[in-house]
Amino acid sequence: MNIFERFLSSSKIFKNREVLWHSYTPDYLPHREEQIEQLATLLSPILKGGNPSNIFIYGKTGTGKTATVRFVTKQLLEICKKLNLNLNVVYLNCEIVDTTFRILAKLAKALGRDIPDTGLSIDQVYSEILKVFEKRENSKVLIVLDEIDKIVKRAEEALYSITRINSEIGTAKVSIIGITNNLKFKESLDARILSSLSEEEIVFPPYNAEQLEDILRQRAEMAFNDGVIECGVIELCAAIAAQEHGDARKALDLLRVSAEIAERLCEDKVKVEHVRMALKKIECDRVSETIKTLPVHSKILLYGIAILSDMYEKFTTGEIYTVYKRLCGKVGLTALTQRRISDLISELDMLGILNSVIISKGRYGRTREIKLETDSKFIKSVLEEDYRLKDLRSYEDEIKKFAKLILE
DNA sequence: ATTCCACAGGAAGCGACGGCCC
DNA sequence: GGGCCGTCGCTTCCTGTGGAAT
Repeated sequence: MNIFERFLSSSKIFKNREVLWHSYTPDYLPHREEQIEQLATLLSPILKGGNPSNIFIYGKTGTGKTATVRFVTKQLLEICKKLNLNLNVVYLNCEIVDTTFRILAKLAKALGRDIPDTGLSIDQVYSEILKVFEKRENSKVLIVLDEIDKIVKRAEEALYSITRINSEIGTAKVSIIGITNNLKFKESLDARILSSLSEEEIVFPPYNAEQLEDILRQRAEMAFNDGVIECGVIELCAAIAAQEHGDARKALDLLRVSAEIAERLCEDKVKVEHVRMALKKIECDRVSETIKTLPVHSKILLYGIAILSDMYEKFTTGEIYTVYKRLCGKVGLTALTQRRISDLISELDMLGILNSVIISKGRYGRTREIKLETDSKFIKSVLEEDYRLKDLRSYEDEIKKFAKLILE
């Protein structure tokens, strides 16, 4: 038998797996009718040559914000084309495009200007943009700033610049759609920007378990062959995702990975147990993926944390720092300062690899109490894949003795 | 009520880097 | 090829702080 044949025959489960990717925008978004309607209404002035207000969109991850905006702007572009209106929609993900310069540069590029990645000053880029607007009298630009909370601190001036463009140009007009999953984001904004930015607001509530089930059913119908999903699978995926603040993305991932696991096990049905396996797998993949891409010093630091958590449940910044310094000596690297390590610990915390809480031990100071979130053996094994850290395993006992000495 | 530990975390600034400009 | 420019990772110096110990 040809070794590939089983792959051909094993597609008993999937009919079309693409519909489960999160980049896929379906033709119909269940339980978002209201938001689509609101957004369409707010944008409709464009059709008559008017100026839409700036719009602010709130909602946690996986509540369909991006999908809805993509869906509505796509339709808007289609109709503008028909009506011969000049509209540009610039979609920027602020996690990637995260500085004033990069935002303005992207904007200029989208308007057909050739802007180098570095070298120009912000002002130069800004005036390039203004030039484009002077030429194109009737064009409208819609800027979608996804995950706008990622840049607020570093690029408030970018938002300011954009809102300022309008006052400096004539008929052409820029509108902003800001998308954020940080509900507290508004408070941190400068009052001037806030007032011009959030003229209108749309809130995306999290999906509840039932709604998630609807979404999953809709996609499952397109993605799978009939009858391969056992009863309870969709319900479980929906329930798990509902617990995590109604994240549809998570629900879809869960369903997809469950099916992939079932497929790999050569089963012809997706079962509840596959969902449980998928849940574990997704978490492990996430952690190992983030660990692998960490810079060396973070890796060494994490290695130290893994060793310490074999011995103690929780420990402080200072304790880890001494262990970390020791480990640096072993691998022949100069240790970073404690200040930097403190930042690296925060980063690891935000990545969800460890858990840190600031506590006060009274007379004995104020520090962060650190706890590993994931299995230390798993973390160590991932870290040892790095050739620079391979040798650390052999020093483990020595480090443990050393740690014992300073911790007691 | 005061003291004082062991840090947190802000501010400033440095040097390297990549890449444009003329 | 020297002059800028923005960014990044990092250091140095600094002020701030919750609460047990005194």
